Amino acid sequence: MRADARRNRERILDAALAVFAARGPSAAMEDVAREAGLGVGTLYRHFPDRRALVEEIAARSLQDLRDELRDLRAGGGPCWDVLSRTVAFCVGQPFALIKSLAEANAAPAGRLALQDEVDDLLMQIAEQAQREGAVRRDIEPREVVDLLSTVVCRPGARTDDALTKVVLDGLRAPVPAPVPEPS
Amino acid sequence: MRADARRNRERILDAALAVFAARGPSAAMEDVAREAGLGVGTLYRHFPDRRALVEEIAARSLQDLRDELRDLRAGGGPCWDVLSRTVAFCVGQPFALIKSLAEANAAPAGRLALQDEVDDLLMQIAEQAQREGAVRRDIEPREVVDLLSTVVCRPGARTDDALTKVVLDGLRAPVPAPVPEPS
DNA sequence: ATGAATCGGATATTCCGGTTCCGTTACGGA
DNA sequence: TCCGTAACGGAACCGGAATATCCGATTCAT
Repeated sequence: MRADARRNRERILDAALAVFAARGPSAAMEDVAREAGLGVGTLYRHFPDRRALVEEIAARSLQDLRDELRDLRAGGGPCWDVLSRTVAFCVGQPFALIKSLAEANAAPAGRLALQDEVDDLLMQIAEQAQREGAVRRDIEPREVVDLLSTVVCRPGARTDDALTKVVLDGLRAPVPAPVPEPS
Repeated sequence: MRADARRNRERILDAALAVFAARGPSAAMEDVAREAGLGVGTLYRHFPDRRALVEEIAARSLQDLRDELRDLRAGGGPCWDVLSRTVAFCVGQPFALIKSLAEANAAPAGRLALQDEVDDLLMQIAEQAQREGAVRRDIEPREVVDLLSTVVCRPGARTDDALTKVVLDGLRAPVPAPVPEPS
């Protein structure tokens, strides 16, 4: 494979990640090409069709995520920190993409396995945080995961934005502060 | 106007609300017609084009919302209750629709005015809740509104689901509970 | 320098939903 | 009951948007 071809393949992948993350997995191929500074022809040389491109990106992202979650769990530390670092890592990842892919039609078996693996890891992290009292126990672990995924998949989510902060605080508070009387 | 025609007009509006809320404002007209148990022809008899239909729904929903918010504010009561009742009312309203409409192209002046009015009311409710100490003050009123609108616009949002609960608790907690040590 | 690999982007093609049209149905006043 | 007319249904038509192709132009590597 020629050097420029390899370079362009990477560029396409980067551009597609950005564009799909920003505009959803059905963004126009031409937009991806423009973002990469290439022609559509080049794009189709490297990936036979849109599905192939999306699939490659999804697989990469899931692998990154799986590896990161494994490390976080293996690293130990206070389970609350594991949870908030998980959130920090996930925010900004193109999950909305992966999620909408999951809903869409047939994914190859390899990716499904990855998705299950990631889901398991998240559930384990949530369960442990609850077991150790860092997260309130009046909601299901499944709900904790779903809720965090909602927070994290928002377009434009940031680690330090209001919703992220408020949700993390709400999760951590086993007994909410009493409602003060109007002053 | 014949009786069956009036009835069908209502059916279309109901169906469109349901379908647009579920699948976004670009759902197929044919789906709307099917949901209403009518043919597309009938649909076009009542509304000249999709825009007219969407516009009618948006205007109705916004009016309902504006009226409800006015009542809530006028009713007085502890401001926390006003806030949580606001959320309760808003959950399940087809806001995702209105919001995506707002982003989309040209709305008639009348609707824009309504949107501003609703936004003002929400801001007032948020500000008062903060002023009276029911909601933490370390985030901007604007952020409170945005955050609640995120919660409330989710597809499938419910008053008693995990995210709603957690966010309300997180908003109410001026000082989050300390992180417990692992047990 | 040469030719094989790669690129670019105009264009044919496909897809999908909006809108129209007109034959059929059924309401409601006489 | 009967008729005129408003209203309905949905097949067919239309247009735009996005996909994928194709081939002349360009660039790399020997």
